[in-house]
Amino acid sequence: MKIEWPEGLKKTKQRVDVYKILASAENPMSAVDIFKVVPDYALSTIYRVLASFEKYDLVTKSTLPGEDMAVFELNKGEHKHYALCLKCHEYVPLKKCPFEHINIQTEENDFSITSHKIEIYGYCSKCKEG
Amino acid sequence: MKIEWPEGLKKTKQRVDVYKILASAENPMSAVDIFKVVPDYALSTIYRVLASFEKYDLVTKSTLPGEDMAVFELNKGEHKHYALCLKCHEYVPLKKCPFEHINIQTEENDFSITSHKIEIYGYCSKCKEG
DNA sequence: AATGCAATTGCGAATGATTTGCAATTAGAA
DNA sequence: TTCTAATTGCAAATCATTCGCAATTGCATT
Repeated sequence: MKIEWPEGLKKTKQRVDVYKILASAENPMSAVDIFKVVPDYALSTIYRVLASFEKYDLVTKSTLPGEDMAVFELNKGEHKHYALCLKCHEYVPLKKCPFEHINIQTEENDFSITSHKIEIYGYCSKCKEG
Repeated sequence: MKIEWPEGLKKTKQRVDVYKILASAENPMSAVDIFKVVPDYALSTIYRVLASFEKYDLVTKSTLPGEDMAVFELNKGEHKHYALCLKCHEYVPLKKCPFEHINIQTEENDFSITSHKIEIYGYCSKCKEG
């Protein structure tokens, strides 16, 4: 596994492990999810590791509606959005960012957009049937 | 002020007052914001009133990123999105829903979208200059 | 207008995620 | 190897939100 380690971010066993866990995760994970994989590390350390990753722009933190636990995922260049199934809570990735070719306009005409977050809810194929 | 009161939702002083506060609010408000306007009501009551409004689809609850406090706004037919200024935390409404004319596609082809939430960050005109 | 009862409120205590203080440990430069 | 600042672990603190329970209230019915 190739790791892009940011300049200035001290390498510790816990940081490297959390990085690897996120790197091999299919979906965004919460601090508690990560803690379950490495229960020997203090939960507060996991939070601090994630905060340091955020500062170095290594991860993106988001809070899904309904849930009140923040989830994190590694930034891999392009950004990614998910749809969340309201029943099984599975994340279904979007094919592409729906904003790719749109121009978002605020009522106030000169708002500079630096980033966006999209949360989409509904039912995945499996749960739709049930 | 004309109030559309949902059938079956019991009218209490606290519910009517919270309704009025939300109706005259310019921006989404948190439970604590509302509590500050009517500090004689128990904070837990505010939460319960808002929960009952949500159940009757009278309000929309959303959690803005960065903030970890949920905010509520009255549903007035069409839905509304906001851009959040990262500096002054002012909400700037979008002219229209950016998804109005787009088709969102998930990788899995048959995900049924029931709702969406958009969070947009950046800097408002005032803060951009500073 | 008085009665009855389920729904609502207020209070304070519980929860659950996240943060913080502090002493002990460790990474990495010198 | 030595030194120092950054990081960790632990337990206690926060903060938004929820919950239990007894007291109160809305409102439908006498």
